[in-house]
Amino acid sequence: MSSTSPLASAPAPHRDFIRDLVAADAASNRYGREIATRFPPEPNGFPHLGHVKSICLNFGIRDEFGGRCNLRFDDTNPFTEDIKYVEAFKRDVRWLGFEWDAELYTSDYFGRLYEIAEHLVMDGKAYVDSQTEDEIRERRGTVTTTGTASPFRDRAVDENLSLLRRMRAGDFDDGAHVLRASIDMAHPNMVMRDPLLLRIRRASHYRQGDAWCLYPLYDFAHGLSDAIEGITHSLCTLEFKDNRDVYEWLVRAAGFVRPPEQTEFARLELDYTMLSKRKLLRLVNEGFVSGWDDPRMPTIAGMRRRGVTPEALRKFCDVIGVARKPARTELATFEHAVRDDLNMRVPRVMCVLRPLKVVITNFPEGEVEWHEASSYPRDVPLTGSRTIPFSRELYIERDDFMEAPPSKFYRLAPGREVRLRYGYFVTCSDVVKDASGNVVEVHCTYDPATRGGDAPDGRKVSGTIHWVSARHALECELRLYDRLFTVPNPDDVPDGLDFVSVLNPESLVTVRNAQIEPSVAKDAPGSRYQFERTGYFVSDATDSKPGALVFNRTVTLRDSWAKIKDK
RNA sequence: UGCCCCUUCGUCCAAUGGCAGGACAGCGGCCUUUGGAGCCGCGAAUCUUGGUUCGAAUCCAAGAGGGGCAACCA
Repeated sequence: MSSTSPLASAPAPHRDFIRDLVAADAASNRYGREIATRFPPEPNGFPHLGHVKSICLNFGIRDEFGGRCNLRFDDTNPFTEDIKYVEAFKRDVRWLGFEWDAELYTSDYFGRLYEIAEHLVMDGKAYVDSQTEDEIRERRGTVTTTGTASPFRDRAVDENLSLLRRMRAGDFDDGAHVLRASIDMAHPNMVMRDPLLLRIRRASHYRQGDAWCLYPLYDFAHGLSDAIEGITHSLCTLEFKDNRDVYEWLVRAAGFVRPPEQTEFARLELDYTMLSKRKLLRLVNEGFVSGWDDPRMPTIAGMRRRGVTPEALRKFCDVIGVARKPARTELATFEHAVRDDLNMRVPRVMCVLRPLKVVITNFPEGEVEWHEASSYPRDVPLTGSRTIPFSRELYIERDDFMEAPPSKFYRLAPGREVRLRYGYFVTCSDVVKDASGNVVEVHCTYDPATRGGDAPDGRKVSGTIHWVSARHALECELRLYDRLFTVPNPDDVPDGLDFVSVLNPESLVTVRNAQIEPSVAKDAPGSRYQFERTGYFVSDATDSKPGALVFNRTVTLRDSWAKIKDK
């Protein structure tokens, strides 16, 4: 995609081995049809960051090559799937900014799949196995020993067909028989040792109801579904590598010409983050988080509530790329993508997280000044401003005052002059302490000539701090989120422990008496901000109400003071 | 004691037989009404051994290391 337009929009995604492969296939018209991909989630949980990578890849290729991309729910397991997950996927794919060319369900292919099964039987390529589950496992062999044939492997075609039809008709109990592909019980690839195709399950399917008692397994359903839809490039993660042999065997045995081909890429692994649906489900079910949309969850719903934007997610996926090497990405890479996006689009406001009262002793009691404050710094090409009240009593951040400051501390201290952002220069004249010696109030004098924050005499201050007017500020609740786990790889914990043991007890710190400038009072829930000097925040879409504002911290700002302080 | 995949800066990704490059992170500096952002600079890698070649990160061989596979899950 070259662009000579001066109005060129989003930069082209980085190249990767899959895009190169698709480009070559498109150039040679290898499949004789348009490039077609699909995003094929199983609706048994909420979409998470791992799905985002797959969504960006599959839809991104569609957009780049002008083909199509289906959203297909791989709903072959009636025990785990639910319509609420289908809805979550649809909502979240759209939220990411992608629209599918068709919404499809593997379960809608059950009839077609059954027909293919009959044909495989008639061709002698599949048989009904009547062993128990344990016997089947037993005879599959191990990675170092070959398997042995089922005693039912050589059943006559007619008998297989009749059995299969009776399975379909519901004549047998669950588990009495299965349909298996007749491939090779001694195959070095375990997956090729006569994979199971259909199993009997008396279960109500969230979409098909009780129409079927025969359910296809992944290996049977996936490749054939791709082939039925005319997919050209079937992209999946590395753990399906071995299944590719079955995929190819099946689409050929079923007679598809120029069938789709599977290509595997490494799944996303992110430090301090859990991306296993099964384990995320446990966090939800056992109450470690408030739900799938808990802002600490790496689900799209959670990240959205946290304040992350779709653009940031797409940028992140572009930056991490797509490769065949299993890889773990540092959290900093993700946080950079989030900050980088938010920096250019959200207004700044002032909010004091942990208030310390400041009295401006030479400012008249009862008087209020309204100061104009730009909503964006000079290097963000957006305009907008609000007015903020200044009065005799203010709150500043407790961390912005030190009675005995170390050498690199640029903020307020006894005798020190600092700038109150968009306010005045103030100088600390006095400190009020409680009985146990804690600073409870700071007294300052202000220089009226520095209104707005500029000194006419050109003198400089070393620090600028944020503040709010005590009388006008709105008390609000802040939810300070941090990484959910204390170790980079929560999947890799010492023997005898599991990932729950490395949950971060401080992943959520709630601050109830933060003070925010009044300009945000009427903003819609879900509004995003940068709280100057502290981080990016979003008002909680469900819990924030006028008069009872709640903000979620999306991500902190980079904090170079923290590094200095730690030395 | 099998089959398959993988191995490039701390991390992620490029380089498709021809000058190992980008991003994040780190470090130093500049600038700054956010200790934010931005700008400039620095350090930082081809797993090993052998082979092919004028030339190898790239091709070949062997080894080492990492990962996947033995659900009627996907």
